Amino acid sequence: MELSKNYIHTATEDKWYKHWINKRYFNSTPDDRPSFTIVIPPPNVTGVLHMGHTLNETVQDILVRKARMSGFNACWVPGSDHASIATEAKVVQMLKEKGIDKNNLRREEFLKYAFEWKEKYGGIIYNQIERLGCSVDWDRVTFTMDDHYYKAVIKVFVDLYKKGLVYRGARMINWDPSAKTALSDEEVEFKDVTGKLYHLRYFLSEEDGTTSDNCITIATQRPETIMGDTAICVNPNDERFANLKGKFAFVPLINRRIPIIFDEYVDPTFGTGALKVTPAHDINDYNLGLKHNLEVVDTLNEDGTLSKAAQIYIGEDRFTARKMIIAELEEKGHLLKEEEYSTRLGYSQRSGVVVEPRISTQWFLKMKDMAEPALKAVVEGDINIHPGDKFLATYKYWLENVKDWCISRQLWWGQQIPAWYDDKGNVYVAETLEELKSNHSELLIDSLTQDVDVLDTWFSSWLWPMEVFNGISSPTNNKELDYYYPSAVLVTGQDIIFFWVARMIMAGMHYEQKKPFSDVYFTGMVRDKQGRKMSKQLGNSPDLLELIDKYGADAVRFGIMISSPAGNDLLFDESSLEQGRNFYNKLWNALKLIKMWEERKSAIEPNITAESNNTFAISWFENRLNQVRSEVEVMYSQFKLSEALKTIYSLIWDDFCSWYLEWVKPGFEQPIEAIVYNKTIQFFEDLMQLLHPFMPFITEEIYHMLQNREDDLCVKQFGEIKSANQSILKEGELLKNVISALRDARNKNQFKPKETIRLHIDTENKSIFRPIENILIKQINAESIAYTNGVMQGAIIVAVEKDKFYIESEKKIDSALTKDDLLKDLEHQKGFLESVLKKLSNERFVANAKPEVINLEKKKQEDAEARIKTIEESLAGL
RNA sequence: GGGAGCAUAGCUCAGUUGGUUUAGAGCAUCUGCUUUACACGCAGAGGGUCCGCGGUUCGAACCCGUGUGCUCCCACCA
Repeated sequence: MELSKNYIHTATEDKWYKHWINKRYFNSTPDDRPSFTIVIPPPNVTGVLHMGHTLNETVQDILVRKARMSGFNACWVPGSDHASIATEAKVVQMLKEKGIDKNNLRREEFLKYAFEWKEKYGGIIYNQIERLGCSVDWDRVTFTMDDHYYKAVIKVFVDLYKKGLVYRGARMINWDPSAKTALSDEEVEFKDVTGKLYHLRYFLSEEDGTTSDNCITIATQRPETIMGDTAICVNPNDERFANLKGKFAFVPLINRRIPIIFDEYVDPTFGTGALKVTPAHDINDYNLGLKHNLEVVDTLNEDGTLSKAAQIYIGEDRFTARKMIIAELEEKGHLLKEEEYSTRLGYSQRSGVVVEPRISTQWFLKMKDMAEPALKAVVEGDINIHPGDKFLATYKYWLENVKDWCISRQLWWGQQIPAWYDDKGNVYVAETLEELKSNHSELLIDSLTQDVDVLDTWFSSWLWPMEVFNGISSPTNNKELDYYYPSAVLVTGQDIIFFWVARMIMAGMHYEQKKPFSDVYFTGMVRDKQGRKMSKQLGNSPDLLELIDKYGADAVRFGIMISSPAGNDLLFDESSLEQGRNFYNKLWNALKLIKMWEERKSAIEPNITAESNNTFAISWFENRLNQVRSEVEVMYSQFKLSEALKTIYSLIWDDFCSWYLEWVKPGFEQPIEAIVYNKTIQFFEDLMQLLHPFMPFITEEIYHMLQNREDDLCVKQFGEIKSANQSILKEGELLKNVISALRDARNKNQFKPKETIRLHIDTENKSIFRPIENILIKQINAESIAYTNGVMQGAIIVAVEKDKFYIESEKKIDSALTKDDLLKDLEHQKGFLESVLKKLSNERFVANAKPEVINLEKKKQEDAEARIKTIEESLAGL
């Protein structure tokens, strides 16, 4: 069969994925083997996979495939997250484009649209996961709004309510005026911005309530909130304001009379030393208000426009109103000064608008008791975080200072809060209305109304590692949960350590008394070449499917892994995908070479001959393979996947292709020995197995191309790793060094590749060189090899370690070149020897250093001296 | 304001509890090559004050201090 010039990924990837699926290799059911479980961090249904996902899924697939090939019952559960705010926003937008206003829809109608949307777009991510080659169990796809999942979330809410951990109350929360919902603290992102600080003059009130000529100046960033002022606060120790005790001032523009209060909270050195207090719109002011029993005047509507309570500019957006109010304040002489001021503003993670602190009645989860076991699990090492040094402190700090979690959202897309209110405002919490009915016969069920809000998305995803196995909804006799939980490793981005990772640990410890996973592997953020975050606005976020079409999934996986040191950010560059493509093409060509040998099958001789030197080549590569296999094993255990890939890459490209194959390659049209052929095939198969977790498609393809096989590489079990013979490896290194040095000499003396040379070796270890003579001949294009003890006139001298090599040919030699090289080397060696001698002559070194270190230095001395002797002898012969 | 991490070749990074040569790899660069697997290739080469300074030690890229420069997280000063 004629093989294509280059590997064509489009011809194989789809074929093998279908094959694996048909064979049900990725489907898992509990059995006698140990389990290896990974639950996918469920991507948002609305989205497409970006490069960050690609990295995460690739890492997970590598770990799962490796486990599947190493005796584990590997189970990777796929799924997606309903992502309440993000999805609802998209559906609202979609409806708007159709001319439908959400406000005119009933809840049920809206949810129908939302589910339609999910059906339409939710499949995109699954297709991408498939194209990337991910070995997920498609029978286990879970969605956080599936029936059982929905019930689990409700059950947990009710349970935590009964335990007194969930409560309802009016608090100051973060409000998203665009999505018109409450947010948790974690959903607010702070950004540094330059704003303005306005100095405003408030007139004081006379005893009789009329306006005085005197005034007090406050500083504020938010003049549009002055209508909500209910006090002015100064520091009691500030002498400037000592005369204001018991006085009142008037809010400009609306002339409401407000008291002047005294509290040490105010910093006299900041701004004007006087603070306007607006309890409805600032968390500090809110706390001051509670302390001083101030009135709360909420001057904003839920959409961020000014409310009736503001009295003026009603209905104007907060930022528009700000401009108008500044103008009016200036006109009326209240604005004294405006100054540049840099501050931090909170933005909604989802909608991007500036978050408004707002007093609102919401549901909260008490976090302190939940946090303790979660903290312990990580601090005591039951769960290991990679890379640990970076995130352990962050994790610890957050849990030690955790605040209650606002879990209610003013949305429709999500699990509706299972709380009902009677007409007196009493709250009843139950999983279903039926349950409520049976427990409260006195209630007029028909008059109850259910809480209209839904739960935070993360209040569902924190159950993920349990509920994908129905662990919450059907906890008793749940064999799947017993078998698969805890999962092996969680692979995710470091940005959701609080949102998700910490909370999953909390939920796991609370409901299973067991950690949800043993290891957490944080991948870095994927950035572009210049180190910028990937974003739609910059247009620097590539389309995954386009990349796969262009380079193939294997190259995408290779490219993203090769440039992804554990835990560091990854600077994504398409050229690394090219490297991946070049690599699989290299594999393809090695296959072509071996296939050529197969086609000359009749020429394959049964026995190996001593002269061929192939015994050495085979033995060397076998040991090299074992050495690398054990190195890679260690790297897997430390999650150094990028290192592992680099190591395998180099083993294949350098050791296998550049050295081994060249060593055993027969001359043009020459036969190949059967044992060499068979061994080579076996090596190639082993290499494909080693590489398979990283590049599953081409490795499976080559595995089947090498010889007809019934089995598939994807489930082939790794054999035992044998220990490597160090002396053979060392001889291999020597051989490589000799070849390189001789090739370098040829290059420097401008030998044409076809020009042959006669090689003479001056060595005390002929037994090392005898078995590799034929390899040398092939690799440096020599016509003969001889041994010598004397100096050879007119030849190029090359010194490698303790041995001297003479290149003899008809060509006129420029001995100055050789001499320069030797002198340079000599200088280096002498410098080195000097440093070694300096150490050895240092009495304190000899007295303090460990014996093996001293021996090592002595060995270095010997080697350097021998080498200097060799070089000097070589120079003398010139 | 508090905390964490990082700084090694042009770029991205390795460098294991301080001694395996006078620091390595990949990519990029340069030189030569139509060598019948592969130019998506082959062979070879150049390239580093291990951020600065000080200290500990017989010995420091590695440990300590300090300075500088990046990055990230957390925090209610208008």
